[in-house]
Amino acid sequence: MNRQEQKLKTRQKLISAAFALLDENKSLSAISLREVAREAGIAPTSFYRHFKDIDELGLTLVDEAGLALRQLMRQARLRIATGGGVVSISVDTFMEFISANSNVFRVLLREHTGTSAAYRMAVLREIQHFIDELTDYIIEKQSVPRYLASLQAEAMVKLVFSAGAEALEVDSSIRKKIASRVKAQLRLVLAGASVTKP
Amino acid sequence: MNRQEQKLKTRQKLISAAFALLDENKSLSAISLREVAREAGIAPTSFYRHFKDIDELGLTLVDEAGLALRQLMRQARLRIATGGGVVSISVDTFMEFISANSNVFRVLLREHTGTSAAYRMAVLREIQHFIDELTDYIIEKQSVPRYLASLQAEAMVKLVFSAGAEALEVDSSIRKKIASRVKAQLRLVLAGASVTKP
DNA sequence: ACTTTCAGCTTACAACTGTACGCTAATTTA
DNA sequence: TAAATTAGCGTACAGTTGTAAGCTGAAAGT
Repeated sequence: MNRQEQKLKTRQKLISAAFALLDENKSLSAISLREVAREAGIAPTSFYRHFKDIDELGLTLVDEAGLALRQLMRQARLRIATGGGVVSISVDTFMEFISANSNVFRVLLREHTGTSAAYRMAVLREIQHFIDELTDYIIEKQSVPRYLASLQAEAMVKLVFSAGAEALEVDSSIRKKIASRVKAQLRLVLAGASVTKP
Repeated sequence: MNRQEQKLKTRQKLISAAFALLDENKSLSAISLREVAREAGIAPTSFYRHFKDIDELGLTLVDEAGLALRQLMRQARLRIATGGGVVSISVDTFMEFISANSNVFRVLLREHTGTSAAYRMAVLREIQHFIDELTDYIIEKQSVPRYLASLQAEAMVKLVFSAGAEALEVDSSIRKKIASRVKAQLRLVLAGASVTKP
């Protein structure tokens, strides 16, 4: 095996180790360099061969989580094309993501209101992407002025994220209820916007 | 001075010390017992004369924060009685609270998605109070079925809290923009509900 | 007046943290 | 083949943490 390849592999081990440690009782700022190294099976001091800081690792995790989320959106759009309500498909896709990648979503959720300004801003950027793409989608579908579309989009994304937060630590039957509740709320926003339109 | 009084005073010093430490870079689970004791001006081990744990202090803080929030709501209701839009008055009151008591709101915001299940549940209880009271208010004003009222109430509270989170770390001119934005979003929800009603 | 209670203190310890330093063995380069 | 680079390791250290043990002096109870 190449030296580069080996290094990249270890780096990936560190990233996975960090995600694995981010269960329901740990946040990025609460995991220690030593813990991550232990979980990854390397010496604490070797950590520095890959990241300058543990914060640098943290930002990497946020980026990866944001990336995963954007891929999710593409997937949702594909499913919408195959038919089914936009709201319903989107929320379902989102909830599936949360079930399958709890720790990834948890990073975004937790660091969104966490103690590190750098992490908070990184998460905000990711959420803003989300809002922007939804805004464009709404403009295309509804042909409303941009300000109204972005107002809706922001409200909807916030509602979905809040619902995601709730859904994170509950079992799938409650999760379903949360999903159908947030769908109803999104439709409230949509209905409100269509009344406001003229 | 009484012995009881003195003890209560020290207890209060601990609570204030903890709130003071909870600035923008610290969360409840990130402050140490020793830090709090230091800030309060007592020996670390004396802490135990007042709280079993640092978690017990934490729960106390969440309770106090929730209490402050409920008092806020009463204040908002009084102001509504004197005239002015319900949405506008409520949001303004909320934003004033955030400005004046950042650290109090920060506790709720941060621990809502924090690493301690106990804190999370404590915050959820407080938010649920908020939602319940708003639900009753909506039923009274709109005479809609309860499920629709609570759906609205939940959406509105979530939007307001999200806006509060954004508003926490910005200056007052941006805060005003955030306020007017969330007002518009709340009106979207209200309009949507009034269309859905029949 | 005598005893009990107890808030707050000092000292102490083991566990953990981040990270500086230098070594090794293997890969890469020349 | 010889030299240079480097991923990973072991050791070491100073700093912080929670908390156990026992002391003190003043307040409260008798």
